[in-house]
Amino acid sequence: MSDADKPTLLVVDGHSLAFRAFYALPVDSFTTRDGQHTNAIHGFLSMLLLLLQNEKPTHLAVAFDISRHSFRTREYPEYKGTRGETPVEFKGQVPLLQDALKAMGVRTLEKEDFEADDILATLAARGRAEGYRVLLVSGDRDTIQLVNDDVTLLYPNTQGVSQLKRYDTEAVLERYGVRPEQYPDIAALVGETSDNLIGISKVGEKTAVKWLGLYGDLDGILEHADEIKGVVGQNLRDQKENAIRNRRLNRLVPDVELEVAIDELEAKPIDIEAVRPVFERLEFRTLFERLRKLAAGETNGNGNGGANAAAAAPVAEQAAPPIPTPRLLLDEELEAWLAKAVVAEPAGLGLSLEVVDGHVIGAGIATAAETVRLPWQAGRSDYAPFEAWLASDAPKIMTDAKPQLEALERSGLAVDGIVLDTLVAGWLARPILAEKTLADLVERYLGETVPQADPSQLVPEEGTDAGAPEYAWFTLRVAPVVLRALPEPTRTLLAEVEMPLVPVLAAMQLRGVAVDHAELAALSSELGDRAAGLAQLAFAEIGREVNLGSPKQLQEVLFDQLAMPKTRATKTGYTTDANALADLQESNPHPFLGYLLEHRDATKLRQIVESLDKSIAADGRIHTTYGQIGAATGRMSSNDPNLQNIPIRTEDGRRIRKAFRHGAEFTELLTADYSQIEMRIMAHLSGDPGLIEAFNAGEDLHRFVGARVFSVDPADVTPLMRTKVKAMSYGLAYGLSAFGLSKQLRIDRSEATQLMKEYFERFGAVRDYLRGVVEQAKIDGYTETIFGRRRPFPDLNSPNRVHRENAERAALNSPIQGSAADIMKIAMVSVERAIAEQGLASRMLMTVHDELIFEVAGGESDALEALVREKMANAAELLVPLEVQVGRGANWEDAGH
DNA sequence: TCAATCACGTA
DNA sequence: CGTACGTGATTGAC
Repeated sequence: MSDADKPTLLVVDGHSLAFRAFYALPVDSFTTRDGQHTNAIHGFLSMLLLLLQNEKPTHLAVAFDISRHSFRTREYPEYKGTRGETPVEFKGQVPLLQDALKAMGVRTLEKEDFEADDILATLAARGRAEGYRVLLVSGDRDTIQLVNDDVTLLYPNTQGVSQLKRYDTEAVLERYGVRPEQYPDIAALVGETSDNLIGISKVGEKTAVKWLGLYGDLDGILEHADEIKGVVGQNLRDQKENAIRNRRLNRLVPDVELEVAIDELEAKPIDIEAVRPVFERLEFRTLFERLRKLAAGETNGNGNGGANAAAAAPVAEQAAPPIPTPRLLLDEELEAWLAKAVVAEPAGLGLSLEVVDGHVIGAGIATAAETVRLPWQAGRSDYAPFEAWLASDAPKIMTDAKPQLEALERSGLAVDGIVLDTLVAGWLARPILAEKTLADLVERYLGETVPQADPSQLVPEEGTDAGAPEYAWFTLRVAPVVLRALPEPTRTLLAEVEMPLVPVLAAMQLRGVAVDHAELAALSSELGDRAAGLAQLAFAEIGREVNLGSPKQLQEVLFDQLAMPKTRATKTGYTTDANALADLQESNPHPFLGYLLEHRDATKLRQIVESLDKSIAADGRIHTTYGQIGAATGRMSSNDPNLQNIPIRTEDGRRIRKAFRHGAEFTELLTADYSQIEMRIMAHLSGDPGLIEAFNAGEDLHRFVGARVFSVDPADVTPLMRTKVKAMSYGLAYGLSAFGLSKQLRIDRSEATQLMKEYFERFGAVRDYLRGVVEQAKIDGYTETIFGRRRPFPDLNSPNRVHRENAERAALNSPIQGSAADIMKIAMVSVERAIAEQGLASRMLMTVHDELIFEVAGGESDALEALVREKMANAAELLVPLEVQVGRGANWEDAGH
């Protein structure tokens, strides 16, 4: 029987190959939209498909280790002891890989107390005896010993798992200079770092091979140990136990009891429909396609038959199309091109603006096949067709549209029809780890690279880096791929909320908010004086000057000099935060603590004032930048400067808000905020009858809840009872523990526990809901808001308790905070629209999570208030009403309430 | 110069 | 041992 006639048995060491793949492939590029890492699975399956294609095995199995423990670790506990903790990102992929293999009809094998390589050894021995040609795939060098005339080892090179080096007897001889069965002797002498097996000092491969040539095998070498001269000889005699132990451990077991016979491992035709759901869940589109073609090829070939039937060329990833060279078009040519292009791309053209100093100087427009570049200047007629297209509702696809929309507005260009912002879509698909640039998106979704100017090159070579046309082109191409990654409910959210919000936020940024410089300056210097005075008082108490802003120096003062009890530990010492200082003040009263606390307040406030003052633009207004993407829950953020953390709790803080004014052409500011929106959402999501009644009763929420919890009449709820219940209610949505509650309220643990117990007894549905959110998220891998916004939680099943519990609290909070964000975004879009429709001159300026701030034009106060109340209250239909509180005044403080 | 850490403001 | 952000000062490594 010639080799070619023999059936082929392929046996893969699953763990070692998957582990190689794990480190070979970037995890960022292989994560599902749920946050599940898949790089090891992808790499493994990709390699397996290549093997099936090229080797056409008739019999097939994948062997796994059950755990890190085997008879070897029992015998020698240090075995493989140098290997670090297996990363959880890898561990989680193994069961999924096994599922995928099962779906493909591939048999997986594992055996308690043995390693996968022992299974390989056993199958190799049996296969050989039964007349098979055996192919082993393993990343463990110990398997070299299994190679013989019938057994070939495929060993991954350092590049990864796609390239496998083929070791038959000759290749082993060539590479190691010994026959395969001698290899374990070499390994025993040299040692194997990755297995934590120490060999003989100063003995490397060269020496070991030489000795083997002289004495045949390890036993022979040891017998003649006395004849070996020099330091290595002495080392051998001193450390021969190492070599003997290593040899015992690296001998693979060729007769593991397995539950299968080899003929049961026969490769079955792949049932592609069984594989589909598994691969879809893993988001392996290309792999699925490869597998489908492979399966089809096998069927055509009718089993193992026709030599060429299954010899299909390896299916390469589709090559990236070349980037079109932009054309410069004007006037009629541009008009004609645009007319053709809008027909060619009914979903929209790619658009990217060239912006310098906040103004448009040019644009790039793309279809799938062509790109156009055009410079732009205000007041020139050449660009009329472009301006007409821009202002029309013809669909346009952009990446990071907001700043470009701002620039268009500044440049006096009207724009409409922005149907998709790929960056926003990418964020919805993956709200954590979101891609931050077009290049990131292209890399992830197309597997291509956007050409970048070499940053080390001062004058970039003309045409090497991507300009507006290229950005437009990549944007257009990446768009459908990103969209496909969006689950259905998020597509609606994108189309109806996030995309309409983009121009609204751009307009708000452009408008800015008027801030009184003189007032801020005065406040800053006053706070500066106060801080300086407090610092002197503090220094007097301790008899020296320290930097009160340095936690490190404060620790010396507090814990060394003043010998105060240690506070909560931080990474670098002990905390000196306000809470801890207040605790210290109670247990070890000292004037220094009071001065320090006051000093902190003053400097913190001054810092905020200073940064606001610096941010006032030439128009006397502060123009923040809203972050539409980036907050995992769906909230917006504000930066440069952050207008969402302006103080309000203290009197001094409120003075900052007084500096926020209406502009000269306006008469006042109007603020509108949702009252207790998160609690209302909790009532809605939990359907708790008590909580729903509380809101429908229209009574003070905390009084109502307090009456229930403490079993008294609402009229008899004391302020203390109300405070406790209020803290409890708010804490609920954050996963507050009895410990945290007791700390916050400064009450006993037992009292806090009791309070929580009473609370949940009265509002049981709330507890059930919160519990259910986490349970469901553990199953789904993500949470969902009322409007279908998803947030993945890969850590929910983490074996690390801290990570897991953090994830649990975040998961608990996410639907609540996220739904509130959804509602606010919906309200903003509809308020902005209504203001335009009613032709009001008043404008929306700011958003602070549950609050909107408007600048009111003369005579529009009542109309605006009515409009805002109506649109905000009707932004969502919940089981409880959405209540809106409105205030007006000359400044933000007076308009608040 | 840069990143990590701490602290702290808001919802 | 309460979620979500952004900012600034200090510190220590580079």
